[in-house]
Amino acid sequence: MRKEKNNKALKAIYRSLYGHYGPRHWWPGDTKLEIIVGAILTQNTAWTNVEKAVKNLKKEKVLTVKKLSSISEKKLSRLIRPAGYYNIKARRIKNFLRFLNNFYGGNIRRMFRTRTDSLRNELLAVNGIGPETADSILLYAGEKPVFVVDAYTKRIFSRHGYIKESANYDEVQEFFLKRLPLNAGMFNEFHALIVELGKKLCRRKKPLCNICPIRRKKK
DNA sequence: GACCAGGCACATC
DNA sequence: GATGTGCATGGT
Repeated sequence: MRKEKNNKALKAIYRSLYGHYGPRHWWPGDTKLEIIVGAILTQNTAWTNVEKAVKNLKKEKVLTVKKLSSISEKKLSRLIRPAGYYNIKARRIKNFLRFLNNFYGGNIRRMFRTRTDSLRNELLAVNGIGPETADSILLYAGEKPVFVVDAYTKRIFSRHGYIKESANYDEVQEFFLKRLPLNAGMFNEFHALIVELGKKLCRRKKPLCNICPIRRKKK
């Protein structure tokens, strides 16, 4: 009963957000590689900063698997500097490229021919790719029906009482997967709409914003 | 100046 | 297994 109620509520939330904001046309990026690189660059970082970094990569004409693989990590980190955490992100992009070259001959389309659950595990084994980055890659670059969970998803849906505040990534993802049809196009929009809502109305980590209905913790 | 951003790995207890 | 910390630029 409870689940059925949540099921309807989730779909209503999706329809409402879609009706209000319209299609988000995600992921912003011209190629699959750009989407993957963007997914790493945006880790805990504002997208406007990622755009600056991607612009640098395009300007240097290095946004190809071959070029990115051949330039030095130091040069890469210099180009992506505006995205923050540039040393660690350069290493993470290089880690992904080594994985792609070693296992799939540097061919992204070939990589996405692997079964989604297997590929997800392979991506998670790459140092620097965690669950959100892996799922973003699968959904937005691979067009696989994978639900992406992010900080906004947890914040919004826990404050509205749908999930526990302490829920981990897999638990939140399961909440949505159990209640929504497996549809890559809808997952794409839903995540993008949640981010849109979060950026506009649920930006503060603390204290709770005025519109969040959730009860504060009792002291 | 404080806070936040489309996380993740690693150390420590 | 939970909790804390480093990574860093740029916008509000």
